[in-house]
Amino acid sequence: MATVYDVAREANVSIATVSRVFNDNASVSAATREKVQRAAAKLNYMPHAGARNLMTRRTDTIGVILPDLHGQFFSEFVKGLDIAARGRDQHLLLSGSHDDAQEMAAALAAMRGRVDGVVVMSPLISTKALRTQVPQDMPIVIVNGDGEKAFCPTVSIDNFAGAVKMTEHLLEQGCRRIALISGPADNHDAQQRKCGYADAMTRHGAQDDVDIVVGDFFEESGYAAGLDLLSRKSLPDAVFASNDAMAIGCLSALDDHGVAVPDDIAVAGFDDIPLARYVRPSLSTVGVPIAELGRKSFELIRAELETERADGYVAAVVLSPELVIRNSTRKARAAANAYGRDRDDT
Amino acid sequence: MATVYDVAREANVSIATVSRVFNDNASVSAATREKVQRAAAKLNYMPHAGARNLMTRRTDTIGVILPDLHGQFFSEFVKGLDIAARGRDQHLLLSGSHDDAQEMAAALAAMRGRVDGVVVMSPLISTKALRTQVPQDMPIVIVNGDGEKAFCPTVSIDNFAGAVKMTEHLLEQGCRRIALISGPADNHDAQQRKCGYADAMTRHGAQDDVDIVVGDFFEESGYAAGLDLLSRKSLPDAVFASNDAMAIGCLSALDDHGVAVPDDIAVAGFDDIPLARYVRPSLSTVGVPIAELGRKSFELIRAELETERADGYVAAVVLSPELVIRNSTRKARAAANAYGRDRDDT
DNA sequence: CGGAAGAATGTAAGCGCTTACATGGTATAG
DNA sequence: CTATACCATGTAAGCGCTTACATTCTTCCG
Repeated sequence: MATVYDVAREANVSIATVSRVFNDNASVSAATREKVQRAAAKLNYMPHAGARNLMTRRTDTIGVILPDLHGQFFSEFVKGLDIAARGRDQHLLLSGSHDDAQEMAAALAAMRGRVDGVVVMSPLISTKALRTQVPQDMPIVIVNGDGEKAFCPTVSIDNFAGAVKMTEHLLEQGCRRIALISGPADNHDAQQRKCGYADAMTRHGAQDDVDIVVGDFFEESGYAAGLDLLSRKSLPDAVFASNDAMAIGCLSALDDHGVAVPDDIAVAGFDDIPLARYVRPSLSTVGVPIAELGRKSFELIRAELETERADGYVAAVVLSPELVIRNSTRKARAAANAYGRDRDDT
Repeated sequence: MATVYDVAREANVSIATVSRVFNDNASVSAATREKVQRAAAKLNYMPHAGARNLMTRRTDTIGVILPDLHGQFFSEFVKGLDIAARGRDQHLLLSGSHDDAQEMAAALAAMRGRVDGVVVMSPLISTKALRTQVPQDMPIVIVNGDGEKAFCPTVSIDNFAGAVKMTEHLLEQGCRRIALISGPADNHDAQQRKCGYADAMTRHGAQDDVDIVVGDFFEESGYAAGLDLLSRKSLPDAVFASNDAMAIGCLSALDDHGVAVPDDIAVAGFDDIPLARYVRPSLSTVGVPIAELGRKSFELIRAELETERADGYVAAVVLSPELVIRNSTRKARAAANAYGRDRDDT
């Protein structure tokens, strides 16, 4: 592969001139510029980004460190990041499927010299632990952290508020006995959602009807939770699954046993994955702006890189989820338009 | 941030020794090794990958160039790649959402010096066009190309065979009038699936029942196609959607109009996205090993990098999809186990 | 017509590392 | 005790670029 030297020789100029042409900010006469460009084209020269990075001390790439996430979330998040990155001519260095703090630290270390900063999503590792493991001067943004005051910018979803909204919606529908299918105990999102549910129940005087079935965010556990509920003496009025995957699993269990949703029992999820509207009955859920989460993280990390942060101030963006009401919680089923598409109430 | 020089000074050794310790292949006495490690720890030193890359002429990262793909596919593919990459201590430089050849070329050029090789997925750009745009010495693997004999290794899905299998399955179920919801005309996968369908219909003497409704791979178009079919004088026996998203859209349209699947009409998809088993009725589809596609592309690109290729030989891996029969095509519905989960026939 | 100013280009240092080669020191054999 | 070998370490070049500074060549004014 050709280097600046080859191009310089071919064009009869110095390497500095070649470099100038390829960074078109310096003064180069039109004639030489042309000469260099022709030489470069002839030799099929393209700048070596790695070498350039070394001199300029920027890589124009952002590292992304992710836990082992399930389909939709991963996809949407990375997509949000990717689109934002491309808009600013930045690259994304991806490292996914980390499920413990040590692995993440290793991934982080390996990124030094490859990226300008990193976006770390870690529902498992604590913000504090992260601080000690990050190369000191590496800008970092935490996504969905543990909610503690962080040493760096954070962006997160207001899981608590989302869970409150959904619980209140179910109460408004006349449901009283609302069961929650929880997520993994070590997952912050899951815990916050649980708290939101418990809080709303309590505030509306339904604390005695709090009923929690343990799940793990996978469809299977939603199905199992559904079976659990079916085995009770009497079915609750509603089930609120901590994520859509489990809600869908639960829907399957109910359907398999001939229980009608929402007439016999209402079902709600959390996340609003694209297919939530396509299951039958279409699933009411809490819409989490995942792609937005990705976009926002990118913006924060770029801001971190480009501007000198006012001392002590760190951004903490909180994205609010919104209720998306579909058929699975519409107690007055007749009201649903039988011949139209689902209409989202968003 | 500390460099080798800082560590060398702190440990009272030369930079070469520091380097040796961090590449633990050379001979360094246990005592000095320890000394260096302590100094490095004290200064919180971590090697600058960029600088190392420059010398070693390898980046341990693979570029990934993707078109603008929809959720599940993107996610699964990148995940397959990512897991394979992490297993070999390699990184992934991602660049997605390219929808024309020029953009892809630019992305490719920007990767020179950042990656050791690239995996390009491009259902749009022709293999030939790609050849001229790739930096000459940049190893490349094409995923799901146009099927032409390529200048580089390729890995693809046998869409034709998959469509034949599903069409034959539907015929076996006693369906005769099978409609196809096609994908975008400029998409190779879509075209191959269409051909497989047409071929199977013809070989089984059903060529007169070939019936194609145009779709675009999005759920919406599946819904529209469903409405189109509903407006006919008589409903076909089956609908074969070129992907699951459209099949699910179609299912919604049929459900909205009270048409029973599979009793009134069978519905089949293609891809086997995770939620295919959770829609009701669960969707029969053609299982495409997407993560496997990612894994395989990674392996091919690494092989390309590590081994001298025998002259003229280029690998062309073709992954075979498999039928996944669920309830949406089971004409004898009673046979389905009413109380168990869906059982996949895989 | 001399010289200052400015535009265009060249020279060379250096980004943080690896590695071929040189050097010194110690053990082993003759 | 000297020669040989070998192990541990140091020296320095260089990966492909960018950029501060030096140099040359015009231009233009007094």
